[in-house]
Amino acid sequence: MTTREIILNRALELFNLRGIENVGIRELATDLNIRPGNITYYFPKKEDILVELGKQLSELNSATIVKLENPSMTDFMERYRQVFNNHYEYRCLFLSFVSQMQQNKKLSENYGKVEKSRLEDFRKILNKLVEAGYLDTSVTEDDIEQLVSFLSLVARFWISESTVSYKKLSKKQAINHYLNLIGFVFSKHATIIGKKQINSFLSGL
Amino acid sequence: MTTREIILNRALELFNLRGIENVGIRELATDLNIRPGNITYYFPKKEDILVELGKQLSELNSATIVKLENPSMTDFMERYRQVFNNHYEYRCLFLSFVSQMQQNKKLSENYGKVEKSRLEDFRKILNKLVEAGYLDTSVTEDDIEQLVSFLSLVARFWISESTVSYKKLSKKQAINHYLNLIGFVFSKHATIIGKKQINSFLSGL
DNA sequence: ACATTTTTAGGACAACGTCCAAATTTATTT
DNA sequence: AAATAAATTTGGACGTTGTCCTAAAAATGT
Repeated sequence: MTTREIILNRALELFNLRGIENVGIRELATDLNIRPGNITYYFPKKEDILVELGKQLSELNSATIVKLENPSMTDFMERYRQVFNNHYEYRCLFLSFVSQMQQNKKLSENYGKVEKSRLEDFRKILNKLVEAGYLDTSVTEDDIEQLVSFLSLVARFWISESTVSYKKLSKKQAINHYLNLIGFVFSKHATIIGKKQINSFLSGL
Repeated sequence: MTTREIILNRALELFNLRGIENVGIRELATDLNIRPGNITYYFPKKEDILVELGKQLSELNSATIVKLENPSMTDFMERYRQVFNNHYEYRCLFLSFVSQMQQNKKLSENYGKVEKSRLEDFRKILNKLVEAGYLDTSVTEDDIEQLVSFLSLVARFWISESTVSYKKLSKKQAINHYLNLIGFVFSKHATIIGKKQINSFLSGL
């Protein structure tokens, strides 16, 4: 492992553990038994570490969100379960979501691009779920926009809320909580078979 | 206006404008043409300013959320519109929600108490909406829990998301967006008359 | 008028992100 | 193998931050 990778790995660990703002370059350096200026050599600004971690998360999600030909309702839920797991591994980014997006221009740019295409993907998936008879045909384009809005809100902030309000919950419990919420909202727009898949997915958590 | 009040008012303005973390005690002092130590006299720690602002928001919300005997679906939506307006006036708190809750013990305590009773209120309101025939009788206690979960997620993070993703939207537009989302979710659990009220409320925005 | 309390001022401290020049190690070329 | 070049590491510096502390000033009460 290169020095650069060592720094990135340990930074992610410490950031997840104690928050990005609460872990200084000096502390990270001490922890790694190197000098602060050495970190600065690989990452001139602290921001640059987070840009890299953001890319890692993005790639991780790209790897899990493989495009399916004929997605089922189960596939859809399972996909979100995996995305949530990925998010958790990089939870420090979400816990400082707003401040990072405001301060870190590059991270913000990267996230903006990825998220845009990601939402587009989910829009398509939802349309396919309608075509395939998992979501009601009464679901309009406008409804799909609302569902996508809902999904993006949950995806962005579930970690923040669970950290603040559901501290006692384990990772799995927290993820299940928000999967249940998604299932709850979606089942109201699902067909009978769609509802069945949601319920069996949720009860299998 | 006392020095203390002057500090609080201007602090809220600057915090809303540029973010809590980006406005230092020295800058606030310079802006007010007083000395930093003077602010420290009234608020020994920066945190203490935010504790006070948190109380102000809490009182503002308590004033707008008057308990209704027979709430209609319209009342419910109107209530949220007002809460969102209040939130916007204190948006700095929500934009630094997680970090404040983690660092600011007192603010966290206060928020915890208020939010707990607030959620309890909304639980009761939803039950009343069922009784009064605005929400389906098929709505179970479990459904109400999910709806409350949904509401609290939106309430906590709508400002964060709109700041990051919907920068161009005006205050009113942003609020309308999330009211629409709430209406969208709730209309699926509403009776015919409930749906009517939601739709007429949303179209009147 | 004096004495006491409240308020203001201004300088100090450690920690932070960042920067830079020198020293050291590693790689490349002769 | 020696000399040169490049990459890496070091250690100290700068300005800014929140916080703290002591003394001066103003306001208040007796």
